[in-house]
Amino acid sequence: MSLRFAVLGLLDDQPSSGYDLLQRFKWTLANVWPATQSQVYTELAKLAEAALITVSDEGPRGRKEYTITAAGRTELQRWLTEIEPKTLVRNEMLIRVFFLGVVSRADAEEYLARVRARTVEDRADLLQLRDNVDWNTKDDDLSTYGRIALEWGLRYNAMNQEWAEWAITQLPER
Amino acid sequence: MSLRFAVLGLLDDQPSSGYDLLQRFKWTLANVWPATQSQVYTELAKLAEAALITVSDEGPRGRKEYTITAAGRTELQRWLTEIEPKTLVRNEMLIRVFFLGVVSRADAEEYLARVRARTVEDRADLLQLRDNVDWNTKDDDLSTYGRIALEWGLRYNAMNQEWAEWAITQLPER
DNA sequence: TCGTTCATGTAAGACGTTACATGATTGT
DNA sequence: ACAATCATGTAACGTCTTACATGAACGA
Repeated sequence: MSLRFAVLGLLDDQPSSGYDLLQRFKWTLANVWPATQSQVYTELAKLAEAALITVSDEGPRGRKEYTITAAGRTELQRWLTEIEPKTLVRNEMLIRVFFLGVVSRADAEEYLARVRARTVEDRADLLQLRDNVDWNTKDDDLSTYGRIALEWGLRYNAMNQEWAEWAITQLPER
Repeated sequence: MSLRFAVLGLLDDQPSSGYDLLQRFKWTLANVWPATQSQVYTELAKLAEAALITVSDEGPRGRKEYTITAAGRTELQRWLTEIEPKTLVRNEMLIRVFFLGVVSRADAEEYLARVRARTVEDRADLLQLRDNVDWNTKDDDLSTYGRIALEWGLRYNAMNQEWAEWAITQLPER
């Protein structure tokens, strides 16, 4: 359901084709709500069907540019203010932690070390994103709130790194 | 796919019926990998079919107790050491942040305040979990690693709370 | 002319949610 | 007797992933 609003939100910022949206996803929402090419095109068709967006332009190679409608913007606002976000966390990294007792201590430690290494890499990616995007010249809402979301990512990674380091110290002797 | 291993991991710790597993899920994995009743029973059937678990006992009301097999334990270890966990984060709370520009400043602030309030509640739940479970008398692996995972949850909530408070200070005047 | 990028769409299958459906056993 | 708990299973539907399929336009 969130993908629907992610698409709607990006279109509210600026009319785009499916192809455009996929590029924009990469730089903005990929770390928060990944979506495949297949999904985006299917969602666009459904949104158009529901009249929350319309084809506003057609270009070469069958390109279709979509624009959000008034009904679409209303829906987007309703989603933001009235629909309580589910807090559910599905964490593939953390679920493995529960069962580290079934492997050797060495393997458990290696696992946590890899987790730590990953957070360092992810953090580097986010920092690069922060430095590559020219936030100053863009003072639109998406940039403002994108920066706030990016800060969440940086803090999340820092937290994970610290936790992984601490967790290694907590491993039982066995 | 992870649910499969969550079930396997719990059965490795101790033979259980589907009903038992659902109770145990509530106290352990619910915050990391939620599962419904429907899903658990379906997964048990599939795991038994694949001979990774077997029915080790039958009780009243059609109760079936499952036990992990040697093949099952091997699979579990393989998953832990060889399968790289996907780092993908799907975050319903954070995706909304990107689009807070489409609602009023007051609504945006209210949204972030609610996020903050939620983290406080969630943290309280985790603290209660920590205090209700008697970790000292249980020195098995699941308890050890469960404690480490719980610490992640506490840090995660603390981080979210601090971030939400900071985010409110970053809202544009408009 | 040839490789890359642009551009859209469909299909099969896995996973997850919600709802439906049923009934035995236990404790008060 | 009656409510709560124990206990299992299926079906429909929605979402997500992976793969397949196709081709136009652009730039070197």
